[in-house]
Amino acid sequence: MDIPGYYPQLTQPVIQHPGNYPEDLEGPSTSQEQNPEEDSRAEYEESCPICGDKVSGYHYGLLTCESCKGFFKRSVQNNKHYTCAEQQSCPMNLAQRKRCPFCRFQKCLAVGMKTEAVRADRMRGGRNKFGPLYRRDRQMKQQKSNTADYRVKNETTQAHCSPTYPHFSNSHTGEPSPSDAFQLSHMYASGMGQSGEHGPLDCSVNNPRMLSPPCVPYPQLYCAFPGNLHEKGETSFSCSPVPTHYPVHSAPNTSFTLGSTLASSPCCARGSASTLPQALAHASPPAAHPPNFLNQLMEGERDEGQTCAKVLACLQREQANRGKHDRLNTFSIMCKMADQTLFGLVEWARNSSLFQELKVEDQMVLLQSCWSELLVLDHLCRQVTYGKESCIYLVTGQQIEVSTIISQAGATLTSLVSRTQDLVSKLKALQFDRHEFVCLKYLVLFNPDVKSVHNRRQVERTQERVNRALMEHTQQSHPGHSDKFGQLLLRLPEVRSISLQVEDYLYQRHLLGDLPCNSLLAEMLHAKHN
DNA sequence: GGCTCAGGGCCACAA
DNA sequence: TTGTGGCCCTGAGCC
Repeated sequence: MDIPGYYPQLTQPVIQHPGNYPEDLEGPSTSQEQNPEEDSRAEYEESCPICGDKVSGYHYGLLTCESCKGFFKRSVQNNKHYTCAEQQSCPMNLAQRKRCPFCRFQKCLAVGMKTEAVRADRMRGGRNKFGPLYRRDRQMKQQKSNTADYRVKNETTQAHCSPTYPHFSNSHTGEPSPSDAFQLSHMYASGMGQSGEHGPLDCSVNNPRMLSPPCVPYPQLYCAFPGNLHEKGETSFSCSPVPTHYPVHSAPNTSFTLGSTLASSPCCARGSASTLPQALAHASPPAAHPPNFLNQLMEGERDEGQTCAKVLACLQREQANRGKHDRLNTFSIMCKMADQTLFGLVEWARNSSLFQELKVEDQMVLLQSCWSELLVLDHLCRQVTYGKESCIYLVTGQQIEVSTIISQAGATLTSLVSRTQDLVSKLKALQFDRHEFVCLKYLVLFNPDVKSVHNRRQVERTQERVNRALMEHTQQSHPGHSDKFGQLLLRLPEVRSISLQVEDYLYQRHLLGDLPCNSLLAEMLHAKHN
């Protein structure tokens, strides 16, 4: 079946591989399953993603402590409605978890606890419907463990092709792994990406071949995938050039490490004219008199036209280097798109003066903590701004019918697409604008709950300032909608939840070897899973 | 049929 | 009085 167009960078491509891929992620466990005793011991040594207390087992969808289990159960069963006396960003740890039930419950939802796992009938005992999910989670941990072992064994002999896997920090605890110090110092000592030279761990594709100008005319693509989406690797990437309105830029730096990306000097050109940014400028109703701080936040906004052009150029270059008989498959194209989008988001953060005030170590842990949420927000904003009803608007400027995707997607992708589209509908109903989008991005980025952040106070202050700016903006731009501010904040747990599902899915595909190893995306996934 | 383990209930304790 | 959290019970699913 021919599918005209790409799939969005967040909801991964609709590729079914019957018999080859566990598209149904809740399928039976494999023989690789760990010894249950060892497994339990290992996972119970983890800390609770909500408060950092000792984990007691899987509760309502993920490993949590007994206390958060009880808290979540009572909250759902008693239909509690909490309020936060502060800025809805209270720190959550063992000592302070009792202080703000609102933020605690929000965090429970944000990390993925499922309200639907609390039984309405209150029946005791038995297994819940998430059993397969827990099994999958264990399987992933086991596979991850195997992958790590394999890497260690092969590090000395395969340095030339080892992917960039800096072992940054645990996604939940935020604690640096033992190898962090080495990895960080190594990455930052390696010229920080400025010269294009990379350390041994930097599996960059920033080589002369890749930096050459595309050998074909630069198109605004209307790409088609004539391959059968159900066949792994057979879906091809072909492009039909059509007149472009986008300016042609020099090849983007595609050095795929967060360290080098963060540390290299700002290079993001701003404000060039194109049709897309102009549309963007008109897409959001300007606030009557937006506060200066909000203007400051808006200054760092990326040029959508450039982002689009970079992604297209990257895809074009990649394909040009491959030749006719070695075309990118759909999933690879999606990964490239997501990777380039992510690269742009890192650049956006790095160019932010507020972000630059933080130490590079803090910048890294913050980005590692929220990269997938930023991707989701980026996707949502694009849908709200450009997306038509029942269509998904891609970063390349194309649209694809949701029904086309769902008709071929597995359970996970269908869930991701429908959850994302639901959220888009809610945001459209709220008349979500560009200023609010930028504020949400900053709120997600400046997360003081990320544990290994050194300058927590500064992160908190920035988050509070952004929070105020968002509140003032919503009051000014929508004076008749007094609850808009709260409604927007209430969307963040869902963004978080979707982003975790995206990460899970990507990691599954990564373990299967589908994800290009020399990508920022793979690096981020590994940083979280290590 | 026994075992596992995740959800529910109980209750001492704290605020 | 209400919320917390540790401990134990229950019972569906699995082997």
